[in-house]
Amino acid sequence: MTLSEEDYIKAIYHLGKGESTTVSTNAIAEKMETKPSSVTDMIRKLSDKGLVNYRKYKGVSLTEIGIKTALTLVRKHRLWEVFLVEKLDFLWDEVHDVAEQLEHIKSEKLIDRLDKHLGYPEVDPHGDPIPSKKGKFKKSVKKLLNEIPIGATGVCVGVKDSSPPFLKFLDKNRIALGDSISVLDREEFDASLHIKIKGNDIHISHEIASNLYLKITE
Amino acid sequence: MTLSEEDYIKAIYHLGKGESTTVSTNAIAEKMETKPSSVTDMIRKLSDKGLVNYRKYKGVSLTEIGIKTALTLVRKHRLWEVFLVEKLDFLWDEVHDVAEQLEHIKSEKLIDRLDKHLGYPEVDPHGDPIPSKKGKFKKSVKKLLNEIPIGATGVCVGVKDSSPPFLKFLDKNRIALGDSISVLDREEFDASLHIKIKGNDIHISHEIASNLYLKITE
DNA sequence: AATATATTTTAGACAAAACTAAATATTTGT
DNA sequence: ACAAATATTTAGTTTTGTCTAAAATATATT
Repeated sequence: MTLSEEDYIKAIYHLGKGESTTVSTNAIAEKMETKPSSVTDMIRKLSDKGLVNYRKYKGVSLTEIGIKTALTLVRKHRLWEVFLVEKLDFLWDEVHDVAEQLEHIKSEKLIDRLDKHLGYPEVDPHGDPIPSKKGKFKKSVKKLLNEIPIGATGVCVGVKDSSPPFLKFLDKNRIALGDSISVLDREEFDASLHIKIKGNDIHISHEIASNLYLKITE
Repeated sequence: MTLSEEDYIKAIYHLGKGESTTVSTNAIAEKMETKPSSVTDMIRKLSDKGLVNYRKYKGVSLTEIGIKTALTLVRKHRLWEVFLVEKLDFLWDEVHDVAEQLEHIKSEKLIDRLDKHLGYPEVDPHGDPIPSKKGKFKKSVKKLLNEIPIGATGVCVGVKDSSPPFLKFLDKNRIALGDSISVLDREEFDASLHIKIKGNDIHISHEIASNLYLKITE
């Protein structure tokens, strides 16, 4: 597999949302920042190699082998992201480009050892699940903090309200994107929440909780 | 810089033993496992970019910038080797191919952080020196263990006598290639040595010491 | 010094991955 | 249902890095 082939497989995988959905030539071209004609050429090659199903003018989908290949790439990408954040103190939003390069390194042993070194993590710094060596992984969904069951844990991935006062509040309480948050308890009285974040237990209102998106794996 | 260009620069650097020595087209071709005509083409390109000095039929040498580039690559390669051995428990002789891939990853921050994570190592698992960010490094030389001054430390890189009895002795005393050895003391009486290896102090004869090669940086 | 041998370069081709422009399918709007 | 708009493919180039075969230069030998 060449570097370019791998990039196409990953693009098709993400556009198809992980399933073997049919994806259009134009969509791939846009994602890859290339021209549709280049996509057609590459699709042909991938089809010849048995990685995608292709019928002219009808779009592409990944084959079993194609999905397997994509999952391996996603696994590598996300493990490297964990490494960069946990071991090299990168910030969660600085890792993508480097991981994009590292995911192409070819060595099964390297990835196995890296996985072990990191303690077999299940999610990456963005809260997305890391496929196991065999390609298994839990699906993750984005939910508002106030909709999450007691006991669950997720990664903070966004805000609904992005007004300065709200962002200021988050800053003051040391809540940042990429942080892991667990729901400890919910007050019956006002639906306010007790959460654990970076080792601290804090208490936040329902109003706050309903403006914070978390990604949780279930 | 493309992947291929980087490989050529490194090959020229190693063939020229690190100095800006003139290197022949054929030598490069052999090292790169390619044809001399391909080398000529690439040399042209590198010359246009100001990385090498080139006169037709007279061979190539690295320019200042070329040496700088080579040193950065060597630095990256050796830091990754340390990572693989120290953090991922690779054996010293398993790391080359993977490091060969990793050295091409482009991110200054990555290398700086990796360097820090590893505790700013000065030598790689083969005892070769790691250039600093600015390209400075100590030269390393291969010497027999019995020729090394008291107090010095080196990495075991080879044997002079490779007969089964000698190898058996090494095995029994847990001395292996890649091990770091320090000379603690030398007995005046028989020139036997007290050495430290993997935390243990052991005593070996002059005969043994004169058949073990170490690489030391000075 | 002249020739034989070895090394290096040139010229012309090829495969991979991209592009542009033109041709062909498909989908949409009325 | 049919024309217009959109999407996709084809055909023909380009660039990068490689190759082979032939030509040019350098080195070695007598």
